Amino acid sequence: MQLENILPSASINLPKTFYNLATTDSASTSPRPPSQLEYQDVERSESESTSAAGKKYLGNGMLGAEATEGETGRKGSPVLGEDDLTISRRYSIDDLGADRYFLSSSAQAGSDMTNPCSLFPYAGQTAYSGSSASRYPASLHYSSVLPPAGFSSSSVCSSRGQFSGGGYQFSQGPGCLYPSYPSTGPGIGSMPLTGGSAGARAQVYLCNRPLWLKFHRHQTEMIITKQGRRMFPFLSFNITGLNLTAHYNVFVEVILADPNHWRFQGGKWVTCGKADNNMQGNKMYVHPESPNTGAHWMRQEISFGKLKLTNNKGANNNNTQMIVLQSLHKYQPRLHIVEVTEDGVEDMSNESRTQTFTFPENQFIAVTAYQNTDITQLKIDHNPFAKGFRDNYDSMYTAPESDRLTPSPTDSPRSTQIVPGARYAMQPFFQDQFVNNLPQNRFYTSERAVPQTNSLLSPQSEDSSAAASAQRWFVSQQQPGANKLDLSYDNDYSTSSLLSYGIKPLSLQTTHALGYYPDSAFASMAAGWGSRSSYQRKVTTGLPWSPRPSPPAFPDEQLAGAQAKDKLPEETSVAPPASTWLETSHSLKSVDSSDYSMGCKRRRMSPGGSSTENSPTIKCEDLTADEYNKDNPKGMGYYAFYTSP
DNA sequence: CTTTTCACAGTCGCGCGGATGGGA
DNA sequence: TCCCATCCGCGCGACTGTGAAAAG
Repeated sequence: MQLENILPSASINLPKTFYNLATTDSASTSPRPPSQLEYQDVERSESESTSAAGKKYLGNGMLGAEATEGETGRKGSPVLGEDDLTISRRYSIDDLGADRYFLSSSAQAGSDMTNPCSLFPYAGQTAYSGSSASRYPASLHYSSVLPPAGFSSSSVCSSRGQFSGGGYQFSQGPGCLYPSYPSTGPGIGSMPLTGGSAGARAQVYLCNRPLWLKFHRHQTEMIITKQGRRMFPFLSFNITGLNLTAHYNVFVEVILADPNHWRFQGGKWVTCGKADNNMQGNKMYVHPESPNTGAHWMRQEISFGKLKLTNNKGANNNNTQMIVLQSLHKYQPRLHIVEVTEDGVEDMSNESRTQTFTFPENQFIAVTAYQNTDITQLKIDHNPFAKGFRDNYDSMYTAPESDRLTPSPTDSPRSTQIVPGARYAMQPFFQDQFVNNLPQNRFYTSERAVPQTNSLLSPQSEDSSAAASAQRWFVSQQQPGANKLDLSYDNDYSTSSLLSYGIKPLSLQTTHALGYYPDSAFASMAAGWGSRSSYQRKVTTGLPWSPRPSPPAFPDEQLAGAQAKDKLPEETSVAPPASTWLETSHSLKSVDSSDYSMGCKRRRMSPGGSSTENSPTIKCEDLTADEYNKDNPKGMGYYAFYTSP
């Protein structure tokens, strides 16, 4: 079971189909620099990245017409068009962030709310036309689960026959793919396997998608260094639909997302010339647990937290943990799942055992130094390793109980949901809630452009809203029965999952967890750090350890739950199985609603003119009260957030 | 001027060893 | 008394973004 036997030994081939599609799409995709904190542009940015991807996002026939429109309007046109008007109009909802896809008109909305990994077990693949790109809503709503990239529905079952014969194409060149959403694949997140898999379909769910989306809105940047830098957010997936006993290699490949060289100018990312396609170096990262059984992969979250990005070309051969990238190029990570023999050797006799999954929100620009200060702030806010750069970190986590129990819109929200003494233990668990309620003075006040008071959209009120949300979310855990969140307590899965991030003072199980990789999908979603660590050295309680629910159960559950909930109002559609992750949804809701406030806040000044200078204030204050209310739990109602627009 | 590199301070998990407590 | 498990503290090292200097 040596990794050398797996990669890069040319034992795995990428589908030729993929490349063909990629090339095609690259020609039709016009790069357009997203701007930060300009919500229309942000929207467009997302829609841009998802427009091409929309082809594979199209898991819902209802979105077909819109998809066509979107693609047409976007291609080659950086100018705001009709699309953008639409986008602008629905911004207040769209920008609600990761949860937006909960709003899907499909039956999945409800179930997805409950899932830590934004699961979308799309059953209906038939709507996956692949010919017309879904437009923004589709992609956002459905991108949590993507189909295997590069596989057309017709090629899925014979993909190997279309593979290039030379094994993995680690480097770019002919294998350089852009854009990254070439798929005209079949059902979202699923792909039929033939042969030994006997029709098994893998579904992959991006676990920390909300966090990815937050970064994606500002155009994610990833630092690359000589010694290698970890990604943040890192890639974390849940996989279902694998053959329990079959063996698989799981690995990530990072490919060029577009043919352009990028630079950060005037607070925006703009293209400048052609990308260097000839960059040599390793582009693959094999999950250290490869190969392993389908049961293993499905048992828990698959995290790539140790994946490192480097610009050191010399690191390609001797460091399999590093992926060599080029600065100022846009990249798209892809997940590959390859069925192999028990000893890790790919069965060359079967050509249909490679599945590829692409999540557009994982796209990023490699940089040697952060360009966009919004990204920097997001990293600081969310990355546990960057805690040292958070202002007033201590005060955030040690606020008096009175504060956390009685949040006031006029008070600093920072302490509203924090249990004293739980600073370290609880942090991964609630991190996202916290970071969205950071004290105002953690910002560079002198650079803030948005007034802190008076405005309906003032950071204060927004923070308070977020705090209120978070608080409610948090308190419910201590007060079962307070609201529907407690449903999770009736569920072993949720309990254990929650407890995996337990609060020491509450004598809950903790995930010390290799620390950096809290062991739970929940945590990774909440904090962006997830992994499969099983370190329980300091666990003192006897609660059963269950890092994940029984994998085979939740897709179906999810599906069933989703279908059932389809008939229910969002507000009351939380069925017990799905409610397992209700906390998560709420946390996400908080996160993403406060996302908006983050966008309105003035962060740090970008050297070349922060993106925030371009409009955030205007955007924020231009919003109507109604629009704001959509984002404000106190206005429209907390759960109304999930109702379809 | 832009991009890259490097040293730095800060956080925190990991691993080690010692202390402690319970049971044989 | 011995053994084992657990707890605790400490130091190391991994990791982060910062900011200045170097390189192109």
